[in-house]
Amino acid sequence: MARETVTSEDVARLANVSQSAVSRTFTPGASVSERTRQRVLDAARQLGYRPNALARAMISGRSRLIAVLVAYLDNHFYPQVLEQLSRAVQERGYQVLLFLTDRGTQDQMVQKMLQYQVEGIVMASADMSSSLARECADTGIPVVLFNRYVTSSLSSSVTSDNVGGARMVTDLLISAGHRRIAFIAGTEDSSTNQDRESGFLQAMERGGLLPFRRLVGDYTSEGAAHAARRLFESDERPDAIVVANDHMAFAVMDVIRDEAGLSIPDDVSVVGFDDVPEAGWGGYKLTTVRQAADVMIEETVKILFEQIEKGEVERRAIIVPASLSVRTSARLPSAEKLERIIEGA
Amino acid sequence: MARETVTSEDVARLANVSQSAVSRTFTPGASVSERTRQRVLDAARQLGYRPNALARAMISGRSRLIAVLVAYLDNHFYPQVLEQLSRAVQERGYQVLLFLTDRGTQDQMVQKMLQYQVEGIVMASADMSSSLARECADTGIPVVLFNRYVTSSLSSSVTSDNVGGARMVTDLLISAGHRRIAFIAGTEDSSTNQDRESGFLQAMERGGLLPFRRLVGDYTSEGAAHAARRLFESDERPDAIVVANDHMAFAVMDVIRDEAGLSIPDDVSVVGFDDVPEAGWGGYKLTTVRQAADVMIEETVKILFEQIEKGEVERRAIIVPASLSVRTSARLPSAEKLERIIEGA
DNA sequence: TTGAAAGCGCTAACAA
DNA sequence: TTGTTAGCGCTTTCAA
Repeated sequence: MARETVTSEDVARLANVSQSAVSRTFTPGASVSERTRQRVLDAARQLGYRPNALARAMISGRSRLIAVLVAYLDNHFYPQVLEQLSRAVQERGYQVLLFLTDRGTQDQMVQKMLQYQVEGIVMASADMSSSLARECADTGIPVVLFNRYVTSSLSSSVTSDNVGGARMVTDLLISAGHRRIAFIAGTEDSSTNQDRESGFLQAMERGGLLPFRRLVGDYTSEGAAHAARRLFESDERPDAIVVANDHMAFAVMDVIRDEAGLSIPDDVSVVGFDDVPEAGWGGYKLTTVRQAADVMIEETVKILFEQIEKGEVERRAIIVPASLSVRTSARLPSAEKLERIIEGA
Repeated sequence: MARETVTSEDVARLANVSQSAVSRTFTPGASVSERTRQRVLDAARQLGYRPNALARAMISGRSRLIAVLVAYLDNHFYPQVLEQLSRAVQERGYQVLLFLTDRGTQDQMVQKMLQYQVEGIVMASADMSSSLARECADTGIPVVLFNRYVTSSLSSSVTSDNVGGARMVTDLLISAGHRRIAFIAGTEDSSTNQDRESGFLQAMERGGLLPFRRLVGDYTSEGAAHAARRLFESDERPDAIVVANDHMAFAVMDVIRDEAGLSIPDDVSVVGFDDVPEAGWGGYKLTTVRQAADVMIEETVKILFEQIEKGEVERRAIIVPASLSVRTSARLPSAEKLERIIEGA
């Protein structure tokens, strides 16, 4: 057990320079002569010196930490987001401090984030109390609600056009001649669900249709499977189902095919929301609304770093356009109609 | 922009106690009278005081940070691991500092981890140079290679019984009467792949069979799909395929059904490795070797925290038993034979 | 139990 | 360009 901590002072001594010279050598853009630089670097290498990021963070007030809070990782949309976000953040010399939350503990987690002096916060599908949002704003820490928004909040938000996307995919179903269209909702109090549902309802109304039925799946596989079972327990069956996200749609498709013994899309059409990788897999070929995760992340990172740099927090609400990923889980309208729907986005 | 940083000194002043009293109040197990405690807590609440975790980490030498490095999150085994690991770590008052690596940048990432003074490192499907491993050991930082091992390394490792698992699932195929069994490998230099492949080969040899064919899928969907296409381009077809992980197996199944127009398991049996959630989905129902992710994580966390507490790093290599998740993607042997295979694990 | 004092390893004025 | 100096906010002896 050596446990010998090599400090900048040790390096300075060996290199025969001041401790600040060492610091400067490791601070990009600081003024050091090439000669000193080399001497320091040599000494550092010899001793195996590694700057202490915590000490640096403390004094400079820049931790280079971005907190990311996610509620769960089993809906594959989030791992994808986490991966891309993490890479983007790393590219700028920052690191992700990860927080996995359970419902209700979000505020505690945010407290923890603040203790770690993170410079920015991303809340993926979760939100914080308005008092905490205020505290973050006061402290100058930008907060981005990812895939969710709260109108009253001080936090910025990045979402995709959930209303428009849902309208589009519902239009697709209606144009293809479906008349008994059911909706399986996600978590009812989430903004994504509310927007997707209202887009669905708008399209239905415009099409002169009433929702065939509406059930709640709470964004879980089990909830969705349960909802699907109820939908098919009587003979009064829907001819299409709009499911509030892909993760639930897969479970719904499983129930339809394996339990109800029906065929997709011949007997029932199913559409989802998100366009997670599995939606393209052969086992599902799900027609769904594509959320441009890459664009959403780009926007998130932009908000974060602009505000970190400027040192001022300001609320922004970005809505990224959604598009349609048309596959084979839903009966399609004629080519012209389809085109019109996609264009009308 | 308030940016007012409330320090323990501010709290001390308001509470009319010394700054150390404030520190003690927020240090579990420190000796403070109930009266002082309350005064401090009150003052802290009034001022919105939040201990600075970085300052605490610096002085105490305990960052309460665990670095987790993952290469990618699209194989669903890893998000699952990340979620569980993160929760386990949080339960102990630690936080995960996330690193997403590209091949070859691992050592750089480890340097960064060390700069952040993390107390432990988990490398999921990646490894570090032996010199760095030595450095970590010298610094007293436990390193766990998760789902991979390097015999020569100083790092601990937690894997499942890849050899045994592969043998089991191959036995299953052989007992069911398959004779032309192909193998689609993952990343060739990974220990998981090597072990799974050698388990496969052992079972084949014991069964008096030669591998029908062996291709490399590199643990990616694209690689696996490509391998599967080559496997079915001629009429000399396999009657079963052992795929080195589930993620690839799904792609293989897609090619078999959608491109080759064959039926699973009637024309070809397919088995995988990992038992990710999608393996149980209706679209695949993949018979696969189950890696007990929960146990693996338990062991990982145990190694980490035992060594953090003891302050001494010592190499441990844990192999967690694997089991079979039998579904319908592979033709089955008779019930007794099946039982014998499962028992023989 | 409490407070004073000495740093943890570093950055950032400031003067030279 | 360089070194000196003064902290960042906290924990942890040490004495009282």
